[in-house]
Amino acid sequence: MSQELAPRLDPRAIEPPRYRAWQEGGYFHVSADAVLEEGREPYVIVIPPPNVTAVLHMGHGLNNTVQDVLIRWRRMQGRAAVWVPGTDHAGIATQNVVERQLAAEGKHRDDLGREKFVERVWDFVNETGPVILDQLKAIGASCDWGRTRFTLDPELSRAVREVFVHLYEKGLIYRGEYIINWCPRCLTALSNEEAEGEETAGSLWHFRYPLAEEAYGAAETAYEAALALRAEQADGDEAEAEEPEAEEPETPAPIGIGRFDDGRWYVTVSTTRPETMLGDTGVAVHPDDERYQALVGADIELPLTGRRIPIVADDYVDPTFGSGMVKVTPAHDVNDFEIAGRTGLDVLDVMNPDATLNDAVPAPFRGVDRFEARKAVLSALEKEGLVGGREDHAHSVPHCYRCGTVVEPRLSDQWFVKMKPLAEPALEAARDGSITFTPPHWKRVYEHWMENIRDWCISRQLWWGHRIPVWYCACGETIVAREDPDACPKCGGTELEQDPDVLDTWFSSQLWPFSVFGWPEQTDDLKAFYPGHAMVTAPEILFFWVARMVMMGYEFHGEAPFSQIYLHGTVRDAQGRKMSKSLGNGIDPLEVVERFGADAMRYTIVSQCAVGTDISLDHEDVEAAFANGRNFANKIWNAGRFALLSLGEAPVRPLSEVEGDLELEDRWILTRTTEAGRAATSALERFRLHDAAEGLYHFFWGDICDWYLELVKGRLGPESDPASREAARTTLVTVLDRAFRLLHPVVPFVTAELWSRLPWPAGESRPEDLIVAAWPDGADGFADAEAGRGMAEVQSLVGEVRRLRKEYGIAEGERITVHVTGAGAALMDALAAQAIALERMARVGRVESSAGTGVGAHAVLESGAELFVPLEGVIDIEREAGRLRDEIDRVEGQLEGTRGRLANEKFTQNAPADVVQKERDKATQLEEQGGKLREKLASLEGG
RNA sequence: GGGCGCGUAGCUCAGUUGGUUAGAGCGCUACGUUGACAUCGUAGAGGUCAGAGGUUCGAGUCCUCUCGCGCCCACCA
Repeated sequence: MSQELAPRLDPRAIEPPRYRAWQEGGYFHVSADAVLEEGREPYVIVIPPPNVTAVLHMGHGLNNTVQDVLIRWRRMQGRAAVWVPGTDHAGIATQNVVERQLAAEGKHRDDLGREKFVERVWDFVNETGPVILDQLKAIGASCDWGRTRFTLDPELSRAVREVFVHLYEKGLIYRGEYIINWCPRCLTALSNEEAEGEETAGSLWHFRYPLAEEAYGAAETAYEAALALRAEQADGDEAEAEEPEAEEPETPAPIGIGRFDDGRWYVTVSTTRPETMLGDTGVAVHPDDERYQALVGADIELPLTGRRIPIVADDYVDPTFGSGMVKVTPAHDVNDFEIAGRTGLDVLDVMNPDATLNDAVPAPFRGVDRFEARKAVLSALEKEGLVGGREDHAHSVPHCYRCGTVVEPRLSDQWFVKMKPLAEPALEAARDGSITFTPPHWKRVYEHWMENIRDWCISRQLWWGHRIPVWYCACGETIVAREDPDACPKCGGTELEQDPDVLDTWFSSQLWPFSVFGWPEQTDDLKAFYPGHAMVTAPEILFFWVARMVMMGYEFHGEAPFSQIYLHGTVRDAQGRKMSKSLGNGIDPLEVVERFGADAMRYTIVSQCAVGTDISLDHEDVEAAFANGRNFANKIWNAGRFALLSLGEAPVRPLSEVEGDLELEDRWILTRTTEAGRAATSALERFRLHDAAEGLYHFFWGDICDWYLELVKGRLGPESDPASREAARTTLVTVLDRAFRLLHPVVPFVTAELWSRLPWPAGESRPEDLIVAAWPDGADGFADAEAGRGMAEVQSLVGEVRRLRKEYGIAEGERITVHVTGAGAALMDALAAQAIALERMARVGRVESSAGTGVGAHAVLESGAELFVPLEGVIDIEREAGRLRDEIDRVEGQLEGTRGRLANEKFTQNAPADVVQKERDKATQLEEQGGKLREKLASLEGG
């Protein structure tokens, strides 16, 4: 080749131009015609759209590398492979970012007003939105960029409207007052999924609520009942205690009724949120609880409020927890709200949207922050002697998934999606295998969620997002419409007010697999590319996104939006912590690309990407973390460079013309190439990217570089036999062509660069670019099992000679003579043909086919061939004898195990025939090997 | 409280339906620069597969328990 290739791969020199060439060549784009007109089979992946505000991190690096490997592989298979890119408007996250910007300017969104604020967000998004997609280009992502979508694009917004109205008309979207998760910082409702429980060490306080005076009689009755129950239980416990294995008696059921020193009666209730007592409208007991039946219907004088609240009976109450009496705060607890619904208790909202207490509470607590109120209520109750105790209590406290603030359950008027009917087909899809999960255990997680699905609160009190398509007329009419209405259909009034809320961000992203193709229009793209195939994402958004996409797929298309769900792991640091901005333990993929190249990053990631496991990368030593990938890319580069230089400019002949001249190593490496193609294909089909990458790594480095290139070096020069030379050149070109194709999905740049310079067999058509070269799946490749056995002999001989050389410290430069006997003719021929290679690889100067005499090192190969290396004066006979004895011990140890198995009838009868046969062959081989070793030892000791 | 997963070499992890002598990368040791590559080559050290019991002719692999770690779900106040 006339063009100089640097001895080191410089990714910065080859990657950007290569990527540009692909883009300009239009290789990432596939039109609907390819499917609809040309009949090509589609393969579709839609990207999990990153937030517009996001900056590329290693998680994106992993996610998108995986998708790109799959897309490139399928593209090479000839599929109409489309990877649709885009971004998500990310309602809360984006609004928060812009609000922070405003705050830095000393402003609040109210200062701007809705319209101006949204404009401002658009400005921000237009500026930063494309950044992350551009960053994806640096890692080699072969997205169909012309199809880039944003969840707030007009077309996608139309899809949102269509879905909302459809579901509303079907009765699956409704509005109502329910307890929702309220974030007092973001000032919006959240879905259940957006409120993340966090285990917290809190307190459980016990309060004494005074009973109303007219209930004292009932209290006495109840108290007696409770005492009687306790006595009964004590008897029971004693009876049990007589049994030898009886465990410690349980603590007796507590009595939640008591008297103050002044004789007034009270009941005990417990809470982790004392401030909510101001909103209590009742106390509940279990209807079958013998202790408290007499009290049902009695009144309590709720402290601090002057209100009287009743004691009610409800099944929800667990009699074994605490006192068995529960304070009921219907406006601030889901369960309490339900109790109120069943028992008719009042619902008293005591908290404002910003989580300060409102006018419904007594003066001293009004307008107070909820956590301040907690302290105030506690101290007030303590002052009145109403706090019966406190204990440590670990429990899960929900936090806002965007800002981390403790979420407040609060009664609120919101829009919901009724999920049960939507979940049914999506659940069935997992059960009947219409959708598959990799790794498979996620199927159960998905099913569990679907089986226990709850309605989805979709309205958000934000300004950034899809406005809810609902209008209210002064006449009381509610209009839900696909198009903005001009007038009220009922009264004709034009004073319509649109619902101020926007939709949960996930409401639009759940439509992504079809909204990106223009739905609800019946576009050609939709016909060609929907449904898609693989969904590649992280398990964190299985419920947020994946599950909902499946539901929408069934609701609007009657089938799943993709058939395979591949959930990859999380990127972690060396300590196993998830990489995150706040921990500062992240690695910037762009820095990795800049320093080591996209290929290095991709290989490092993919080779670690075993199914079901996380990926760990040391952020404190980025160089070490990516060394493997960098070294491999460089190895490919240098092997290619050497081959190109050795091949020269002369035309290469097609394989069919040189087949008769192929040598052992040619036939072997061609066979290995076929096998490598098969293995890689099988691995990729099962999402075993790690297996594919590692298999190809060892094929390229181990087989091609360490063996084939070394063996073939001597044949490529001008002084070698022309027929052998041409066979070698053709083989080398063929093998590298296939190897570059196989490696291309994982390391696209270095392979494409080298491939483009590869000479091509005369008369054979050449694909225009590696990116669209046919995938060599190995189905019809070269196969010669005999060559494999022959090469194994050569390799074991070289290995043995190398070991002996090291063992006896023979200088690197010193050539030795090797005597080989008892080997097959094929090996001897190969050895004769490989004199130059043997010289280079093991410093073998000469191979003699005689036993050899005198002092030297002895060895027996697995194949039974005997090796003798004359080393007069170099080796110590005692030491050599010791080495042989060790060797004999090793062989006999193995032989013993093998014989033991063969002597066992149960083994020979039960084990598969091939396993038994292998064992027999092994025994024969070991016996032969051992015999020869003993002979050698005897002759050594005798001589 | 329920469910799931993990524990294999100094480190990070592979190990498909149980079947010869358990692998890789990085790290480590020794030697090696006559032209593909020192981001390299050759050789080597290093593992009672967390522990105990069980099933089996045979267990890293299947079952039970224990210990240690992690994740998800959940309305015990």
